[in-house]
Amino acid sequence: MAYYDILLPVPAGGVYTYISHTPLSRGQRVRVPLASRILTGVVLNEAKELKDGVKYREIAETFEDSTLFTDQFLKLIDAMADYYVNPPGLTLSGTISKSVVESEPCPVPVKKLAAAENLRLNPDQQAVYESIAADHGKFSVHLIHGVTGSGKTEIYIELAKDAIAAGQKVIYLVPEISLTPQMVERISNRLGFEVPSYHSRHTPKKRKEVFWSFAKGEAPVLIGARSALFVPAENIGLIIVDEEHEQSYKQEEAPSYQLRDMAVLYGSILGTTVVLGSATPSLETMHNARAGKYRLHRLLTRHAACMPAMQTVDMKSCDPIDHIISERLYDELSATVQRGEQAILLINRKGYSHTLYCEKCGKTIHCPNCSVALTWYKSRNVTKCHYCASEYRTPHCTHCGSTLTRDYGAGTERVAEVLEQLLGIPVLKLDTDNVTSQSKLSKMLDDFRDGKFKVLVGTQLVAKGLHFPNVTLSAVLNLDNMFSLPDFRAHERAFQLLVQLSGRSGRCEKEGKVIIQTYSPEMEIFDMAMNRPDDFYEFEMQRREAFGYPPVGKLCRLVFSHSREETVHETAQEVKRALASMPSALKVMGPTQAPVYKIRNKYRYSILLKSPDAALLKRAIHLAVTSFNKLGKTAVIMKVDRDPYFFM
DNA sequence: AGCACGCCGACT
DNA sequence: GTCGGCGTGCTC
Repeated sequence: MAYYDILLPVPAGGVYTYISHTPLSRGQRVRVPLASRILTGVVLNEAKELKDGVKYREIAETFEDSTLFTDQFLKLIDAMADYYVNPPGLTLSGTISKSVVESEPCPVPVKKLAAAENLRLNPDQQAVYESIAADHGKFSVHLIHGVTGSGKTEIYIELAKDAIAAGQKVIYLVPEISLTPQMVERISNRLGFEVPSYHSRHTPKKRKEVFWSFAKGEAPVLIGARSALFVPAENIGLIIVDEEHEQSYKQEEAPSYQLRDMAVLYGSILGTTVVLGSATPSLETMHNARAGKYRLHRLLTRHAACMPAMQTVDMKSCDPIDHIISERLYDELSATVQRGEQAILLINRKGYSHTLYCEKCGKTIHCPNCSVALTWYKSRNVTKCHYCASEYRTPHCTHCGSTLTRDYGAGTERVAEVLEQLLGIPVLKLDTDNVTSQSKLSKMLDDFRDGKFKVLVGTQLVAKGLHFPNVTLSAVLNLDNMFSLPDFRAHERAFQLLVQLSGRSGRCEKEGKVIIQTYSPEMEIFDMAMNRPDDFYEFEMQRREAFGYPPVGKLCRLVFSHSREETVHETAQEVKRALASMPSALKVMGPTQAPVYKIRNKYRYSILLKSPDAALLKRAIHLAVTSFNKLGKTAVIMKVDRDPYFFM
């Protein structure tokens, strides 16, 4: 008989000790009783010490299969919990889904494809490939900074082939797997077998099959979004993070984490190669590359076509059609369509309009549960809250009940409507609200590729990695509103968006054009995106240094929420008071009402911690967490968001 | 997270 | 008089 520490997916704490009559090994799955339920957990180790006054219970059941979780995987969970100052139980439950952990092994055989396509790397690609391959078998992080179309994927594939040949497994991370069925197909063809992909839009059965095929089966490669990093497997030899700058790698829901950073952390635990790739690397990653922590490789040539011509249109000095589309853009659009080519238009707003207001009382129409304006979807005649997802039939005023409403500003629906009238052709709309399923999205993208639509209007989704050979015009209708968000990364995001968008047009033989409509064409960011992208890093770093923002300083955001406003405010104040004992180098800002100060009827206050170094920040977070726990206000939630990306 | 325990308002 | 609201606290 022995005692074992078991990690359970419970948000508070997570490590409990149980009695076992048979010897257990680290990483094994077990079923144990906790209070009145039975949970599946992971064996960590034999208990080092026993506590007085605890009546230990017995393990209920062990699983037939051998160890699932590797030692390194458990070390990753531990290191994540430590870095983000979250309980390990929360970290575990936030990384592996319960249904998958509890499932019986069901790996499926790898489907071989017709002879793998072979492709020769060009000399630039070859040099980068060889340089990275030379580090194989030890921990090293590489950044491939390559313009769109420079062929980063081919390098990933060659590196993956080497790892497979050495009997190792490869994790290939992409930001939006749902957008990339074409990419999965392409990679599969190159590797000569069907590469399984792992993402939330799969059915539960499919998810389990993919999980087990990589964890215990013969699949040597797994492509997936965030969750793919957390499929435990023996002998992982390479981790690829494509489009490393993408903000969707940041998980917002507790336990929040930055997946790119976790990939690097995992690489250091595994002692393996991590490859990050982007045409527009994040400031954090560039900073690490400049500091010598990551090795920087540059790919500057675009093999198929030269970069498109980019230009701004000053919206102040023209009279845009319906306040949406400048003559200039309209002319380019119709010329593009007449040539039988295609265009992608980006508008930063979902739904029909920007804001709905009441004609009777003049107030903006808000969500009853959240402090945000409702978005009107004209096509379905509903208003919707983007925070709590509630929908209301027939727009009506939330203050006086009147159904007399007016709207202003344009969203994807309105832009599509205006364009359909102007051009007399159907326009394809793409945003996260009308893309409800994987198959629907695939069909929409296929329709566009086949030329059934000449014009695609969408939110930021459209700037991300889509590849359409016939697109020669892309345009941003308005992104000025990005700069008014409370977000120190606004410039970085705008720059990345513009450069990525320019990569969408004219990817093949045809010449491409990019048009940016703006009320502030004088802003330096436009000139940099258009003419001197290499200057952006220095430019932005100056601003970050001046304000002590990342990657120079380190941030942590504490978000408090509760149904009573005074309770949240008081709790946040108490935590702030506790932080007063920290050295003055640690800046404590707030508590202030969060920009969206109410979500689902919970009031929100936030404190921002800013520190010149990571160690001091961590001490401060620990102090905040312990003093918050001491308050014992379990109804108030404090979310710890280290290295925050969203400030709403 | 669940789930039980515990102390205050509108019902058979 | 009880049912049930959800605030609070614990689970090896």
